[in-house]
Amino acid sequence: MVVTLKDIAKETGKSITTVSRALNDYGDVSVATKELVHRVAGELGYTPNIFAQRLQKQNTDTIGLIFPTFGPRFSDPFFSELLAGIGNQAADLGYDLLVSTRAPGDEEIKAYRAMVQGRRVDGFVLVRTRRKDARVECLQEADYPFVAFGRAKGRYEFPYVDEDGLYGMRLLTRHLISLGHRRIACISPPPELMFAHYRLQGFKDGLTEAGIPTDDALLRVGNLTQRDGYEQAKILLDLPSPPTAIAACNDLMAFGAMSAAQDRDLVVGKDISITGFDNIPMAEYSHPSLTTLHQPLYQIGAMVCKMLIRLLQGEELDEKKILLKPELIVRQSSGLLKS
Amino acid sequence: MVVTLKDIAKETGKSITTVSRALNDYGDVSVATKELVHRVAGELGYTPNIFAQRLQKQNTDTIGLIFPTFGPRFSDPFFSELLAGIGNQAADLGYDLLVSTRAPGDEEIKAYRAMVQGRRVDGFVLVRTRRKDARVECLQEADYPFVAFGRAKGRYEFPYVDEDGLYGMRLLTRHLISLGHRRIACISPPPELMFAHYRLQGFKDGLTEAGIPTDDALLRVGNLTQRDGYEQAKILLDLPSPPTAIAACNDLMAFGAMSAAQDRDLVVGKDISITGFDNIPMAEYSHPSLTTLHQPLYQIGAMVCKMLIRLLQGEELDEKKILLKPELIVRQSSGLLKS
DNA sequence: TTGAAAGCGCTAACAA
DNA sequence: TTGTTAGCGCTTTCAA
Repeated sequence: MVVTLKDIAKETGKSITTVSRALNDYGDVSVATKELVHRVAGELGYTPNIFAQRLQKQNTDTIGLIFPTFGPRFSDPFFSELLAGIGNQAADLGYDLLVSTRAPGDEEIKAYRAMVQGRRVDGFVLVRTRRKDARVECLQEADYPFVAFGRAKGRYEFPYVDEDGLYGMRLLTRHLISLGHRRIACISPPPELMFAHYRLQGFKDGLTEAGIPTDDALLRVGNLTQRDGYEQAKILLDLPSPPTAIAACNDLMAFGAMSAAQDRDLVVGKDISITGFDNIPMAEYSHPSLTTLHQPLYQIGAMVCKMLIRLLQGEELDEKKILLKPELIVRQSSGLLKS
Repeated sequence: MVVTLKDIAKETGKSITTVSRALNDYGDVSVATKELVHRVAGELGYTPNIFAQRLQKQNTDTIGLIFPTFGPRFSDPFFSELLAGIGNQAADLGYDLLVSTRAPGDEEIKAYRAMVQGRRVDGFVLVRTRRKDARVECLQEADYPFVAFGRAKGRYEFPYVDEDGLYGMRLLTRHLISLGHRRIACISPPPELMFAHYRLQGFKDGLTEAGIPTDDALLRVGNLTQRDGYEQAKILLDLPSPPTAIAACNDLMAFGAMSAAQDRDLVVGKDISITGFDNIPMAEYSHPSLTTLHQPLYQIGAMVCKMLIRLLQGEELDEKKILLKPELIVRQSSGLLKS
C-alpha cells in the first residue's frame, strides 16, 4: 500500500497538519516531533503524492518543450544533446519535463495553446527562434513565462541564451580565407530562422573585411539535413566556376556536402574545404574530421532551463540575455587552397 | 482565470456532478443537458485540471522511460528515434512521457525506485535489456508493469518487442561471404547487453554455415560509439593478417571503423568492406553509403508504447513477444573482395 | 435524470 | 507548538 500523511499521523499520534509541517521543516514544530515524524516517515517509506501537492499548490513543477521538427524521424544530434541538457537540469531542480515534437505551423501553435489552456506546465523552453515567431506571440499574449534558445527581432522582448553566430561565422570565414580560399560558398539555413540571419551575415562580413565581393551564386539555402547539404553542394559543384570551399551552417549539412564532394572523387581538405557549425560528436570521427564551430549545446540547454526555473520561482535573472562565443575547431576538412 | 466545473455549473444552472457526467458522456444525462454543458464548456474554454483527475483516479496517465546512456552527451540517433516513436504514440493515446537518462548502475536503479515509490508513472518502457537486468528485477519485485525493447534470458518473463539480431547478422554475413570475403571481423557490443549475444551468434552462424572457422582475433568488442568503432578497427587493421571485411554491430561503430580504414587510405567498399546495423538516417548519406540492417526504430518505439498502454488499461495483448526481421540494405560500403 | 455529499492527499489560515 | 477546518478540482457512490 501507498503511505500517506494520514498513516504517519496515525503512527506518531500527531495530526496530519503537524506531520505535513514537520516534513516541510516549518519553524513552528518542536525538534522532538520533527525527529519522530522524519523517522517514522522513513520507516514507512513515505513519498508525497505529487498530484495532491500540485492540485493544492496550483502549480505543475513542469516545463514544456516542443521541438520544431519535421517528420517522424527525430534524430538530429543537435536536438538530442540540447534535450539532455534541459532534461537533466530540470530533473536536478525538481522539475518534470513534458516533451513533444511538432512541425512548425498551425498544429504546433495548437499544441502550445493546449498546454497553456490546460495549465499543463509552468513555463516553456523555446527552441530555434524565428523571424516572425507565432510561438512567442502566443505565449506573450497568454502571459506565460518562457526562455528561448535564440534571439528575436526588435519587436519581441524576452530572456534568451544564444550563440554569437555572426562572430563564429566571421571567425570561420577568416580561417578559410587565411588558407587561400577566395571562392567560398555558404549553405545557410532557411531565412525565417533567426540564427540563419546571423550566421550568413558573419559569413558575408568575413568576406567583406578581406575585400572579397559576395557572389550570389555561391549562396545556397538548405533545411539543415544531411540530404539538403548533399543536394546543395551538388549544385555548387556543378557551377561553371565552382567554389574551393563550402561553409555549411550546421554539421549535418556539412556531412552531406562532404558526401557530394567525395562522390566526385574530390579529397575533402585538399581539393576542397568544407566546414560545419555545432561540433556534434560525430564531427570528430567523420572522415575527414570536420572543421567546425563548437557550441556547448548541453550547457546551453542547462542554462536555458535554469533561467526559466529561476523565473518561475520569482527570482530576478542576473542576465536576461546571454550571448556565447562559439569556438573554432580546426580539423582536417579544411585545408590550404590547392594552387 | 482558469475555468473549472464549478464555473460551468454556475453558468448552466446544473450541479457540478451533472456537468462532470455530461462531459464524460455518461448515459444517465439527458441529451439536452449534455448539449448545453458541452456548449458552455466550449464557450468558456474549459480544460479539465489533470492533477485533480489524477488525484481522484489514483493513476498518472504517465509512462516512465529512463535511457541507459553514458555521459552527458546524449546524441545517439538510435535513442532519439526510438524516443520519437514512444513519445508520439504516448501523446496520441493521451499519456505523458516522463523521460530521464541514467548510466547503468546504482543511480539508475535508484531512479527507478524513486519513480515506483512515488507512483510517478503507471508503467515503464525498458530499453536495451541486459543479461542480468537489475531494472527487470526491481520492477518485477514491485509488481510494476513494463514492456521492453529487447528480450531476456530464460529466468525473466515479460512482454517485449525485439529485432531478430541473429537472423539479421546471419543475412549480413552471408552477403559478405557472397562477395568473396573469408576473413571477416565483427565488432560486437558489450556482452552484458542481450542483443550483443544474438548479433554475435548470427555472425558466427553465418561463418559456420559457409564452413569458415571463427578466428577469435577477429572478434572485438566496442561500446557502441563511433570512437570505439574507430579504436577497434585500428586494432583489427594492425593484425598481421587483417580482415577484408568488418561487420560492426551498430551504425555508429561502423562509421568509426570507416574512419579508421580511410585514415589508412583504404577505399571502403573496395579495399575493405564495412557494415553496420540499425540504418540510422545518416547511413544513407555517409561516404561511402553504409550497408546495414534496417531496424524500424520509430515503429518499434510506437509498438512498445502501445503494448504498455494496452496493458495499463487492462487489455490482453494478442502477442506478448514480438520479434521483427531486420531488412538487409546493401549500399556502397560493402563490395567484392579485391583479388 | 439529477444533486448532495464524500473523499482522493495535500497545504495553509486560523484558533487554541 | 499543535490541531481544527477548509479547500484545491475532480469523480463517484447514493438518494431523491
